[in-house]
Amino acid sequence: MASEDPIDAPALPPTLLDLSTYLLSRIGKTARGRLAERLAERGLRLWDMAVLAALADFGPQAQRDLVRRLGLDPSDLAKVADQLAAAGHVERARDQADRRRVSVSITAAGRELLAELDALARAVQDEVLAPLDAGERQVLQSLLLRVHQGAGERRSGL
Amino acid sequence: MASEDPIDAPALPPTLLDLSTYLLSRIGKTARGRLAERLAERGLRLWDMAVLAALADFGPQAQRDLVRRLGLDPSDLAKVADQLAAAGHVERARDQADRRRVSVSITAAGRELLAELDALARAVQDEVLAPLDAGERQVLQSLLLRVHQGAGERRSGL
DNA sequence: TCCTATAGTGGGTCTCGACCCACTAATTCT
DNA sequence: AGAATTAGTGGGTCGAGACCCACTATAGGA
Repeated sequence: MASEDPIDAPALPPTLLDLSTYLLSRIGKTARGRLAERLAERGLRLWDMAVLAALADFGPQAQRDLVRRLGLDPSDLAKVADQLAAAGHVERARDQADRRRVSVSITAAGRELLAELDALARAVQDEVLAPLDAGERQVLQSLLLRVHQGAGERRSGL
Repeated sequence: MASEDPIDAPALPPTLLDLSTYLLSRIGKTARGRLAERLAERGLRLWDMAVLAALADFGPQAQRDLVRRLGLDPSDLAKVADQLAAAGHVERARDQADRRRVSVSITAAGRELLAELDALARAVQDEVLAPLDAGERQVLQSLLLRVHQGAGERRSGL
């Protein structure tokens, strides 16, 4: 055969494109993937960023609280905290009031890192949302935020 | 300790909530998860639905074309097609023009199934987008569609 | 003091999706 | 005819993420 070039019609079925569910899932995956990719270049995962953000936003906390807040497995958090501590991005100290607890706090280096990661995430965002102008992005952001808050979150999240 | 009840502040870090990237990824995962969950109850996966939709929307095609259109691995498509054929939702026939090809077409039963799955997906959508009214959902859908189309899709998708 | 519950940790397992390789059958080019 | 190419298939691997269990240390109540 010779002339079957015009294949580049990766057009997806309208039946699917018409479902916000589908678009959300697909775009979400892209966003997640690209962000994870960038983080991986630095040897980090999404959870590392989430933990840093939680510490920066809410101050030092016991791992217990991070677990509840972020919805990840205690055992997994221990590992994340380990890595972050080893790299000097967080510090762990026994809580003097209740010595079972380990209070985790972000370090200056951790804050710096977080700032970089945030910038990185925004770069990814610019890529993904390229087709939208500033105003539209704003609208999207607020719609997503409402969806997120309203939704009865189920189980663990990213 | 006694009064630490008001834990239910699973409030996520604003630093993250402020990133559309993050919300997209998180909500997308929820949407995907719930849809997959429902499909699983019927022994189906997302790809099954995608294949059915492609066949319904674009008519009978060689597996080769489905592979290109949907961006999944040829080997994986073979398995999906197998299952769908076994269940009577699609039919496979050697293409008489080029007998290497297997032309896949959707059956009446397949169309019925697809209609059900579509309804199911919309039900999930209602759950996920609960906080938004009809107009807002419309806006969201069109923004997502533009993001999807504009985005230089990378690699395989869901 | 003994008993139960909680915080953290280490070391796994299980499932899924993406991917890859080897192989057959059919086709096309030379 | 012979060589090179393409469609489809079967049988895998690999990595990521969520999850689970057993165990230690500490705390609080009876």
